[in-house]
Amino acid sequence: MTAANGRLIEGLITNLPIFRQAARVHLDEVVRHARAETVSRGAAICRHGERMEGLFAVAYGLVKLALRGDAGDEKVLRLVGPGETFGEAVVFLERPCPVDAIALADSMVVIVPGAVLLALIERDSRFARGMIASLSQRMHALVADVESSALRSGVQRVAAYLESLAEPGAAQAKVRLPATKTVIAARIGVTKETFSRLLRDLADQGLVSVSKRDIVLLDRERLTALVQSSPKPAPSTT
Amino acid sequence: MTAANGRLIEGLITNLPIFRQAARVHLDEVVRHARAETVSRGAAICRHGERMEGLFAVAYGLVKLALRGDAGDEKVLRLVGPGETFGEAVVFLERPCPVDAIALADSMVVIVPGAVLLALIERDSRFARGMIASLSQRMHALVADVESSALRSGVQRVAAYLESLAEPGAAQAKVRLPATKTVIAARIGVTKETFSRLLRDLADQGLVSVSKRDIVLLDRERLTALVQSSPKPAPSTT
DNA sequence: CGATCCCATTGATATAAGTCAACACCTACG
DNA sequence: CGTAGGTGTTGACTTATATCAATGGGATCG
Repeated sequence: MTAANGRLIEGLITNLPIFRQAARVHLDEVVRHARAETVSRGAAICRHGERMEGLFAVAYGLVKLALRGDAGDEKVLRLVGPGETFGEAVVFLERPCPVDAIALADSMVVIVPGAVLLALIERDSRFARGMIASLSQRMHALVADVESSALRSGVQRVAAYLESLAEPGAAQAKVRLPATKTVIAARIGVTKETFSRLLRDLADQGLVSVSKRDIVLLDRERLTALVQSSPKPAPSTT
Repeated sequence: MTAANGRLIEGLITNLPIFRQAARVHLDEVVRHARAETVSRGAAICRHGERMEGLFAVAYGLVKLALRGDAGDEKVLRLVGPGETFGEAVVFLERPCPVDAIALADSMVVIVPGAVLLALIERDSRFARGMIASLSQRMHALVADVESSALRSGVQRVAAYLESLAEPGAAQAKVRLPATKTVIAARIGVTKETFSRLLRDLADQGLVSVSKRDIVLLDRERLTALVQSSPKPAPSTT
């Protein structure tokens, strides 16, 4: 491991939400056992069914966590960017990885072996608490996703997703899709074709303006209204 | 609190997976602060948006965790039976409950205040580990659910669900739906009408035999084969 | 014992979203 | 600079599943 690598790992890990509450001494221990790895665009960090080596933190680049069907279709669960982590829920169980982790760009990930985390839980209760909070948040996000795909229509999911990319507050906002439209479509839960059409529909209604991956949310009020209104003609108040 | 209640609470809690690893002394503490509550069929234990009082354990009865859309539709996330718990992911965040928890039968739940759990995490690292493992398992289950509804067809989901109710191994098995078909349908992610039709299809193919809530899995081999085969004509090997 | 409610089934019809296929880009690379 | 591979758009068509509506049990209860 190079010295530069060492500093990079340390900087990344100390700023990770999971380790935020952990004692300094313990963090040094974590850093000592962590190792960095670079993966080039398109390469798999971990494939469905394989054993997970530990917790992964993205230093730079972008990683896609996805499920793949027997046909060619795939469902993207999460896009993991710099400063984010994945694999928490897997290292603590003796089960194989349930998803594919693919680098969407040349990336660097830092790997913290599971054993280190287990030891840390024993020694540092604040870290344990942080890990629990982290897992809980991840669960909430997943539940929100299930809610979205189970009881919202395609347009609504697209609108909600675009909104989620923007900071709340302003009446307008410009956002940039973090990946190709094909990937985003799989994230939202539609095919690339319908995504394209839905995006055009929103543009036709003057709600957004699309140019490549850059999208301007022209009327966020109507956009969020779209999300909350019922997909089907609302059954008058009961 | 009656003495009978006290013993019931103790018996329930000591057998909960989450507390399995915790030290005896700490468990006594938990039991002291827990309280039992009975809810009658149809009543809400906790509604979407409300504050969660703590961790819930079902002593007897059946509880439905569900999301509801603006229209009348709902998605059932989980059916929680005796000896199972819910609310882990909520107590550790300051967020309101994301789901509705409704008793499907006259039930008794034991409530462990969040503060007690937080304290326990500090004192007992084995409990912390148990909680983390529990959350991880819950996540895996959820991911499996997402996988199911995202890239499997209706029949496949039904077949998979029926299989999940049976102990693995035997060539045949008889299972009983834990709730009304309407609820099971919402759990699987189809309407009650399509559930009915799909069930009949399976029966017509000689895969199952249905009589009220009792279902006999006649040919589990073909049933599981159905689940794994691709929903669309498989694109020949590439 | 009839009335009522809830649950399930079935048929007819509607529709959102997927599929198939063609084409237009754009970037990259030899 | 022309060819090629990944990406996105658009159109015509198909289909799984929802929706609407009607009916038939069981239960439960006064």
